[in-house]
Amino acid sequence: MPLKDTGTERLIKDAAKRLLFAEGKLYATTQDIADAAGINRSAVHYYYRTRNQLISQVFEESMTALSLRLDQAMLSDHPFPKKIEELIDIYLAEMIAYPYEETFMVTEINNAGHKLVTKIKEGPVSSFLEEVAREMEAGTIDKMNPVHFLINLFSLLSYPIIMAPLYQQFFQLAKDDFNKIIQERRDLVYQMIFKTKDGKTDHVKM
Amino acid sequence: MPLKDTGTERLIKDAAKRLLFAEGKLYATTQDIADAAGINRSAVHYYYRTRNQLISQVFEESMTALSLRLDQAMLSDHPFPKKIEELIDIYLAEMIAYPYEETFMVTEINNAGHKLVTKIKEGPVSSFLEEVAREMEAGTIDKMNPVHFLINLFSLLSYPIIMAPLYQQFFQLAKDDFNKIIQERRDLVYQMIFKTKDGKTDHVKM
DNA sequence: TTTTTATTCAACAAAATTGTTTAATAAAAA
DNA sequence: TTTTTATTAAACAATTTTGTTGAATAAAAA
Repeated sequence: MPLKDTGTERLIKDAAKRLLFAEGKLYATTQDIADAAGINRSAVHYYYRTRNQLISQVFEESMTALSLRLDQAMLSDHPFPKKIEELIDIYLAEMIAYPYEETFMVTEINNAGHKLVTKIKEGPVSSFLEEVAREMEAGTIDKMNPVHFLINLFSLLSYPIIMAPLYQQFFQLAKDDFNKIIQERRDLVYQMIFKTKDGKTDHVKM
Repeated sequence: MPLKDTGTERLIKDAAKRLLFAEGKLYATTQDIADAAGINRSAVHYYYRTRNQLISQVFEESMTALSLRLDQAMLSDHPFPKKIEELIDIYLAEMIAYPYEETFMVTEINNAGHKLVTKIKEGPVSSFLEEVAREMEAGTIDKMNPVHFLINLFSLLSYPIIMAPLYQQFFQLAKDDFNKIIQERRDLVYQMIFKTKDGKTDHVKM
């Protein structure tokens, strides 16, 4: 524990996040992290003692932050379409900034066996699922298990960004062209989500 | 190079695949792989000399195989809905068997900087994109950039499987319940893909 | 200025991982 | 059975990574 937070502690954690979440360097060593933070490797150990503790903190912090952001969006009192719009924007911004955050989480769970149960609140998700169910009753969106609705939403937003290096090759697109595709998805996903079987799509256009 | 393929060579590669793609142990050491294959670590080196060569072969082989399977599905001469059905089944089976294959590919690209350009054939993808475009003209599916259509398809299928450990927690579901959700997606994704804005969904039901 | 706190430096020990080698043994083929 | 081939065992060197320590500086606070 440092006696005072002079910012270096954060610097280290942010550098780790950048390497892991933004650059996808999931094996980053303490040296890598120190370099990325522009500090001495000793400092990493000084502040976090072990690599494991640093990684764990990054893991927990991100999990909590992500959870919180989503909860916030899900609990806002805006009308449903607006709320979805917010959810999309929040999620998209996060994924573009940190495409490998979720990948990291999953691999950490698979490798280190982190527990994250405690970090997830019951409330927001289940109450949002109920709201989704009500919207389905109202006919705004197609009827299905609300869990599928949310999975669809996140899938359509996250996956292409995570797999960008793969699909860029797959579709033989230049980096810029692929980025343009990603940008287009904000509206496209919104449309898809609100496209009902009976053709009513008369909602607030984004 | 072994003088003869007695099966051990494959055994090693398969064990590596299992660890990397099925269990998500993306950092598996030569020892881990040897253990998983039930053989001596020396054998790993005997057959592949270095870890890197083994990993590279696994990478290339999977890339080629995946590419081939998809090409095959995309080039079949079945009618479009049937073709999509095949594509879904192929993709879903692959993802369920090897949820982390794509994750591995991407992290390898980000870390080792593998080139895979040469592995992807021009033909099948672009001709399939054209077919998708024709179907859009015909009104079977919604009009959009065909690239988006394919990205949507793969996103909806892959992402929930890749992120299962995360979303299982997120939705507070038991493993079995979540698996049931995944199974439901085969039909659900099919429906979504063929759900047009004007409400015509009168295709072959799966 | 003195004292405390933050950071670096250098050196090192301990582990873990990789890769090589040589001999031993087991299995298969001739 | 002899010979080749496949596999293991054991020991080792090289490398990388981790983690510790204590002294040296630098910066900030008192």
